[in-house]
Amino acid sequence: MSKNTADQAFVREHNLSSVLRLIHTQPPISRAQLAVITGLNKSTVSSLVDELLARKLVHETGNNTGGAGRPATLLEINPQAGLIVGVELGVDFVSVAVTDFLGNIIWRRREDADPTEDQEKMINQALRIVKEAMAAGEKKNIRFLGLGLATPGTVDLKEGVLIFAPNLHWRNVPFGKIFSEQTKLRVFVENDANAAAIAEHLFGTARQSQDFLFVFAGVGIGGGLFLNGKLYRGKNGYAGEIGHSPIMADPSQTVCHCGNRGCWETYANQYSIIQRVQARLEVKRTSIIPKLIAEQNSPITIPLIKQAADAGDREALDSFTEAGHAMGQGFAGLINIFNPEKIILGGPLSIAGEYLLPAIKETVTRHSLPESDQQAEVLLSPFGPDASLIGAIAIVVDDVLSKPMNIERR
Amino acid sequence: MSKNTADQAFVREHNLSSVLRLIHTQPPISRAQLAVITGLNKSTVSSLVDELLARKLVHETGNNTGGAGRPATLLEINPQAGLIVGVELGVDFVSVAVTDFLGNIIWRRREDADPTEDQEKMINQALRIVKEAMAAGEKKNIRFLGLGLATPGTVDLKEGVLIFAPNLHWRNVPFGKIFSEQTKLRVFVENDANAAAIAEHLFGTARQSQDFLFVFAGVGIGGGLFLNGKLYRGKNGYAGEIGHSPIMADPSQTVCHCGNRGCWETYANQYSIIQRVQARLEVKRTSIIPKLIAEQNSPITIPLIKQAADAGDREALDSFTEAGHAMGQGFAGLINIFNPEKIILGGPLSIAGEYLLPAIKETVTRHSLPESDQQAEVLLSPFGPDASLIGAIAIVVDDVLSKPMNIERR
DNA sequence: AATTAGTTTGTTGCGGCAACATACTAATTA
DNA sequence: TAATTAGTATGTTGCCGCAACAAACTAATT
Repeated sequence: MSKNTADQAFVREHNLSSVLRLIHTQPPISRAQLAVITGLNKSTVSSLVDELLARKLVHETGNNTGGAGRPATLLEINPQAGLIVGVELGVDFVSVAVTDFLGNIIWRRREDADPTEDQEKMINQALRIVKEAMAAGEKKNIRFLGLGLATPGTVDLKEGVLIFAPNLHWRNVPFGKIFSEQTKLRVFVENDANAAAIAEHLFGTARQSQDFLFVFAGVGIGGGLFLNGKLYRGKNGYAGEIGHSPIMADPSQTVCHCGNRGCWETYANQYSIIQRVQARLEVKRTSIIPKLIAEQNSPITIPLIKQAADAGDREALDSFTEAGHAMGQGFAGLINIFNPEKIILGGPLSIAGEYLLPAIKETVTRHSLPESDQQAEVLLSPFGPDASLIGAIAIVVDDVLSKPMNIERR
Repeated sequence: MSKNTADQAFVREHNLSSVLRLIHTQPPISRAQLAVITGLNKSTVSSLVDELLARKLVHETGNNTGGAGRPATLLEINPQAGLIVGVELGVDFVSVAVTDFLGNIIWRRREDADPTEDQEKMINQALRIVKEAMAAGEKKNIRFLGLGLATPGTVDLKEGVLIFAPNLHWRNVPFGKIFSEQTKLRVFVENDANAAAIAEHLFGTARQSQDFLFVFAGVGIGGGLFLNGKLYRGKNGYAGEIGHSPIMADPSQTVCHCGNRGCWETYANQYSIIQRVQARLEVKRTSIIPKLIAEQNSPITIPLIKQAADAGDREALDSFTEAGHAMGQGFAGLINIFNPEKIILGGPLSIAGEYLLPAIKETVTRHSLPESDQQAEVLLSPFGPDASLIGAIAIVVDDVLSKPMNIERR
């Protein structure tokens, strides 16, 4: 049975996690404040804090003097609690980072990968970088808390298996087994958009939010759904395919790679913006974009269009605004369905966030239901294109915060 | 603080609830089987069962002989555990039912209500029927476990206040206070679509499902989102407005009452079907619908169109099929977003479910993403137009199953 | 400067309680 | 009678709550 019952160990674990999360969210904080906030007895809090101290997950950091009475001993997360390795597998790159327990990056590297090469080669490339990363980390002489891996596709969390990634054409890859054998670390595998959502919850703009959506915009549009204080994955991990709402059934529209017509993402993904620009360039010749293309000997890309927009190019700016409106329509639908606190835009397209966001917000306001308390904040991810890499770190941190008992005393 | 910590009382409550829910879901069942399924110790299960017996929530029911060894004493829910009053407030009717703890209806009545009358009058009408219902129930000489009320609009669950119901033009109605003062019962207030979803989870077609959607189709299209094993309500209770996905922004389309154009519900609600029929009648004259209208001296309604469909009327059948395809497009989008186990169609429109469902399923298959394990079952609610009334009962039952300690021993 | 009162923090020891382990009794089949 | 399975009784473990207490400070007064 899937552990649906509770016992004393559960109580201890749960309260330990509550206290640790509070120290993580509101540092520095005293035992007395923890007792007030949690409703636990002072003595219980002391005992729990001792447990966390013994595991070196938190440490005492000076006294809070000022008011009357005995000064409080303040607690905060111990960044030296351990190191974490994060791996992001993209369609055409591998990114690896090492951070401390607070998510501060200590080492990182990103390498291009050839998606036409076979699977084993790309995995070996990732393993090689990870080993370098660990060698760099080991100099610090701190234990490793685990390795997180973010990948496109659906994932079996428990087994650490990538079930299916359409973009990579991969099926049933046992990342958990492979990486734990090679690194001897605890390995956590998660979908990239979900990982990014957890990053926002732990380190980003959704630290207090129970209900928010992370929209991952790039080649397609995917989503991480954070609902009722946890990730929602659906029956078998496919939840969050928000880009394929097929309602726009107008048959004159572009055919989506999913085989249907009128999918939201065909109006608001990377390629749609490039198309908009191309269409405009055929008519108008005042744009600086052709010059940039020639100078950089590059095809039209989002970074290039952004560069043009930065320089005030009208065609670039208008293309982003158009795409922003299309994106906003999808956002408005999501707001009506989910009534979230926030929607956070991330992924490759978010590098143009400053140009997309005003149009998105305008359309959202126009299209979502009018009740004022129903409005959701629309935000840009602070992690930009690194959201999933930070997410890979975050899933390890989150596991430690959830189950501090798993970390050994020493 | 919102009780984020656990103690021994929590453990007891939680395990008691687990055991009770198992007896509810898989009756009849023995203590030994409960111990195996829950993983709890046999002696613990015995103690928990004693607690439930003392509260008369379950009872022993014969022995399971057959195999070797001592025969098991089987347990099941005690229908006589108590009576429940359910109230559904519709836009133009009030429905009240009394059931036993298993949801078997003992008494029921439905009265039309005049939505143009003022609020107080409608509430008094409801209270009058509730008092009759309770008088009928009291003859049984069993305690009442509580009263559930399902209403359109958003609800503050804790306070039992209807925050806002656009269809009724009501704001801030303290149903909880009013009904508990008048009946001396514990009162639970819930949104109608959410209540219906809980009914499906407890009594209907979603008994085993952790992730499913209830689609309430009538004047509009609303949804109850059951995710991660519980209802999802969003930031402030507005979640589930699935009918207003504004993606179909084609400006030639009908303006939705929400002020936008192209909302899903304008293509698939009651009125859209009536419109389809009207448009067809202007062209074709072979339909029997005009005859039915004349005979019954009634405007075109869904029941009337269904009557025509039952008689094989082509225009009626084709109208339902068309609407079913529109509905299916929305379903497909929901399946992509939520990856649910099931989508259940209920509400007034579901009386025509047999004609809508084939078209819905066809469109769903065509429009949702192809992975086979991503498919969701599309089902008709077994409660038809009574889904929310049963839901009002279900929210009380669910509370008892969640917190059996609240029910007194005797 | 010394003293006293008052306040807040954190610890200690004890009691209550829930689940668990173990050893038992009960009721049946072979 | 032996084997098997169901359920009960007893004692143990471990967690939290409670209340008293020690510690460390500020503030006011002498």
